[in-house]
Amino acid sequence: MAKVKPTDAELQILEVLWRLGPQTVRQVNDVINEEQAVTGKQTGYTTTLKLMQIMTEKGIVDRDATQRKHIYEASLSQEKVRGNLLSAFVQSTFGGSATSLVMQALGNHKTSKEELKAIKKLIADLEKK
Amino acid sequence: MAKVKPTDAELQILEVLWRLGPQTVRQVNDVINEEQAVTGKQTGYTTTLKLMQIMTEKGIVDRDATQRKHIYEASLSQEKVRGNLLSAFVQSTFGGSATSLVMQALGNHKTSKEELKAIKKLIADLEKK
DNA sequence: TGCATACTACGAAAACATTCGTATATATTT
DNA sequence: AAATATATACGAATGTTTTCGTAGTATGCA
Repeated sequence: MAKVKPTDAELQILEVLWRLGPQTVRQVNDVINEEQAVTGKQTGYTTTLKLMQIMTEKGIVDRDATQRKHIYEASLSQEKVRGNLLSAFVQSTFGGSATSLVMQALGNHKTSKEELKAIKKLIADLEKK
Repeated sequence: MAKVKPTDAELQILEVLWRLGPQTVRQVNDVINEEQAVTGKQTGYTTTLKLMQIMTEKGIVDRDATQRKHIYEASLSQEKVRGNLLSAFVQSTFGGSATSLVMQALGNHKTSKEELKAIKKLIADLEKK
């Protein structure tokens, strides 16, 4: 399972599965439409179904099909997938320099004192070894 | 010029324009094929031309068409575009948390002492104000 | 039982991105 | 001046992702 790179729509579904655990298509679709209610965008049930079927083929999710309502579950951790996407993004947009990305991320977004503290702690840990 | 989100192929072209300054289609195409030589992939001239024409329509690049060989130039800074792409990425992949992204980026990729130092300096600056 | 409801499967349309062939025009070379 | 090389324009083929309609099947309830 080398390079898993879910598309945007797939990632949206994964987020739901990571947050709420194993779900049916109906549940996932409802959550997504709830989230999108603010923008007015809605996604049809069969659209979500189709995506989740594709994700099953790709091995991105696991499906329990013993019941009529199939239960889907993310097959990879959020950290793993985020890591894969991050690597690809660093490569394409920051020429492979994670440091450039970090610097710009810290510069652009306002980061709270607590968050900066957490980052500093992580850096201290990294420097230790 | 709110949300500029170049596609991968467009970004590749922008990288050339940022690095080498205003260029003709021919020059950009040559550079790209040079870069891709290692992987064996090559991109046809008219493909690059078409992309750059589309980018002109989108306002991503400016074109000087007074000469026969049109001269193209990025219309936005690398920082600006990177910032836009970064925002979208943080949103879609890290639920809007730039701190999560920074922590994972620092954790995943090995970062040199010098780089960590630069990041620490940036954090110190951020904390100052 | 029969009808409305809810589910999966799946082909295909729609939308978007990338690639290329061809027409046409302008320059360059011989 | 004619042949050759090199530009742009642009429609259309190809590829990928997202969306949806329809068919078939199971479930629940009047």
